Amino acid sequence: MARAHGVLGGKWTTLIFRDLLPGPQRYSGLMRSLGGISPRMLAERLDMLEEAGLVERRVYPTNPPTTDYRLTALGQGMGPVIAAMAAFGSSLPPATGEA
Amino acid sequence: MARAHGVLGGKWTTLIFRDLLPGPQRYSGLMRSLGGISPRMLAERLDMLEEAGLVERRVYPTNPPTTDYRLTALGQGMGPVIAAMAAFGSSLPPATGEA
DNA sequence: CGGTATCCGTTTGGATACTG
DNA sequence: CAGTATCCAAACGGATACCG
Repeated sequence: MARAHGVLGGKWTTLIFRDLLPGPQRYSGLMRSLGGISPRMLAERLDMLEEAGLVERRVYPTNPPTTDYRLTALGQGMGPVIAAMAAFGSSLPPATGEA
Repeated sequence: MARAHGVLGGKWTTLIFRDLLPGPQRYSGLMRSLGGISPRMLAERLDMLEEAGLVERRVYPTNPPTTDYRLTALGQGMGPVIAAMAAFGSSLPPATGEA
């Protein structure tokens, strides 16, 4: 088995979805909004999600070049999952509140 | 850091919820329905979920003693999350189908 | 800006054997 | 039946430095 879990595994994956759901984000934007992720982990997770067909990476030939990431149609399907997780998270007492 | 993620982390946790959602299950029943989990992991995850107040363990003084596990009211709140994940899972192509 | 490369600690998880 | 104990491998993840 290449990876132990599927696309929902890992500490950061759902947070990346949450941040991409409203619309495209740049790499540096994600770094900021995710708060504390290392560049290595962010690149690795984005790679994984792109290979899974859930996220699309676009490079613009501006100067300097810019990049952004957005959810594919398939990736948008995570919306209800994130919403349900957020609702569940708020239903928990503070001590266990981190889903 | 005691544990990196919260109650949704780990490969098996959501599967345990899925199997407990319909009603109480015995330890051996979970072993069977989870297919491939090791006894160590199952015990560890159940412990974690019990400490988080999402699962309740009941021991019956029969002979031999039996045990079962059920979701608490709090744990039932995972229902919509599991449902959303199942829906998302079915929307994925087979190759990426494991959520 | 958008990443890679390297190093290393921590956590997760599988296999197996064993026990009350 | 319902777990524990032990060992080990792999994945996850943080820090930091560096590059086109």
